[in-house]
Amino acid sequence: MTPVDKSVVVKALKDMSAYLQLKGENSFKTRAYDLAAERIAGLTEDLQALVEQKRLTSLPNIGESIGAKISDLVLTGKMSALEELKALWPPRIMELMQVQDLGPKKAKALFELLGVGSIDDLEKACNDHRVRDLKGFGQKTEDKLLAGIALARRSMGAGGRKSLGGVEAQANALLAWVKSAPGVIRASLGGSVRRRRETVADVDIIASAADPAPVFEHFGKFPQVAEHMSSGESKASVRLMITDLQVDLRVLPDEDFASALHHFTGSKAHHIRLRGIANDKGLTISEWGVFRMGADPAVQKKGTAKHEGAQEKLPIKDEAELYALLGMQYVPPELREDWGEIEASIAHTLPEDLITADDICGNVHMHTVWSDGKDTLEAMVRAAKELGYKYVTVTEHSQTSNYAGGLSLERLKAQWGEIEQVQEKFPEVKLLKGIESDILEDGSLDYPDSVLEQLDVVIGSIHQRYSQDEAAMTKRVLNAFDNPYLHVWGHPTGRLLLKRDPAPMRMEEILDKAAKKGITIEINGCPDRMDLAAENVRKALERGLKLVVSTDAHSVGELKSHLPYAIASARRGWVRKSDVLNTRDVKGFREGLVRR
DNA sequence: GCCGTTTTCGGCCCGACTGTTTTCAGTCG
Repeated sequence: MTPVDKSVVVKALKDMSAYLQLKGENSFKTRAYDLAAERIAGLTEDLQALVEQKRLTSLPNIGESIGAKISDLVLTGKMSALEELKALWPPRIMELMQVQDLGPKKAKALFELLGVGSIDDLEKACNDHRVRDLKGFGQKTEDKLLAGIALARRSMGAGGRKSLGGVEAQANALLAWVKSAPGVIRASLGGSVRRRRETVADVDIIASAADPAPVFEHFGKFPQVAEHMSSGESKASVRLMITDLQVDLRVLPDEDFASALHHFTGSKAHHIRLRGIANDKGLTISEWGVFRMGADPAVQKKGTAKHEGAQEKLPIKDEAELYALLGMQYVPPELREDWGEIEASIAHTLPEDLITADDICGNVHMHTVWSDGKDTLEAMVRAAKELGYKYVTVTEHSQTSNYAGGLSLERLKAQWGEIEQVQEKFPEVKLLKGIESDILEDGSLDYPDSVLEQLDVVIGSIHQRYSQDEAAMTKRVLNAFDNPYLHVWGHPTGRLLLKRDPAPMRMEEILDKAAKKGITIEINGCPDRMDLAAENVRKALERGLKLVVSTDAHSVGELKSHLPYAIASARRGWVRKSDVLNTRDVKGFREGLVRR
């Protein structure tokens, strides 16, 4: 039997949670499934082995009941409990939960009272005005649902998420706009953009000002606002034109800025853990700050932090103070996912020297007009010099990628001549002769060994035949690692965010071999790739693998603009400066590439 | 459903906003 992929288990547990919510189960029970899903998603061990050795329940948040359901799925290919739940509802019922402002309670009511079982049904019911007369619904709800349906249809297929690279320019423009509003003291992006997740659902901006009203007014006048979605005393939401991006703005007094920024940076999972820890210490955390609970136990559980006078508010200057109050080490935003950072922070073992863009000394992986780049080699090197790089690796496409201007053997050798000429013009920047060689269908590289051995840097990447199955793809990569001249595994999974899934492959097995052979792993900063993803970066680090943080620049502009995305994936994968070869000088970099 | 040197039962993070209500339920993050 083919092993059940981890992602299938995660999906099944999330579905369990969703169907139980629909059924009206209590929220703590449904949350247990969500927690279990997150636990499996973050698993670095082999799931199949855990099941076979009956060690599932040794994992936090996985007990007898959920453990049995996971085993059921892994061993039989289906989760009976989930199938039984699904059978109670129309097959497309879950579509309804994609609609904004429509959750499990309303979905259940719509089905039971009107027989609505899909978005199409819902649209018809709204247009027939059958929804507005239901108890708890009204005309406004009906209108909102119709708008939500239109939005859901536009964003389906990608789960409604957008790539970080696709929203960041607009997000930063709006942040600058907010900073220019009257009376704004501080302002920052929050949410998954600040955590540098590769895809985001919306953008959060947090600002401080003595009087929020003029800030909200200015916010609403941003030229690209298509729709005002909501506004209150401390929050307003708009939807932007073109991207349909939703942006939430919170404006608070400056004394509450740090706790609000922390709150709206998330993640939800990180915060839930943190608040549990706070409660154990007699503290409570909200966006309004950290509070010491009143001595009277009757007071402790009543009221909100904002309004309960019996609680003492503890001043928080910045996020580091918040963690310090809990006896914890500061957790950088990129790490706040409950992927182990809570435990490490309590033990004060979080890496202190997470990589930053300033640590990068050499640009790895770039293309020029010799293949499919937009700029000449000279222009690229001049730009690299201006960015302060000490070396660049010149890595065009190889001959099989003829669609991308891949270099024939003759053109490759001709290019060496130009590299020497440009090197003379820019003695400050060491040019390393390289190639981004296709890893062909059988795992061989795209030039004879006699050519590869003359190159300083050989990156091997997959560019075609993504349709191979897991076994073939895994073998292809493993075979490539046997080539003694391969240094770097480039954009390892070949994914394109929201467009193409990662190629199917047995990542653990591949990384094991990479470690044995001394292969370096690329973290590719092309914002459509961000490949390798953080969870696999951590697996690489666990095996002691070295990394390069690369731009895959196809133009002068991308030498600079792509680096932050590679850094984002690296930091989210807990990568330290010392793990990355291109933080070293050119000598150290080349020594690091040497194969074992 | 999970969890446990204050508990094997009784907790489980917290608040804003909206629309439908006349004190609150649902949704969202």
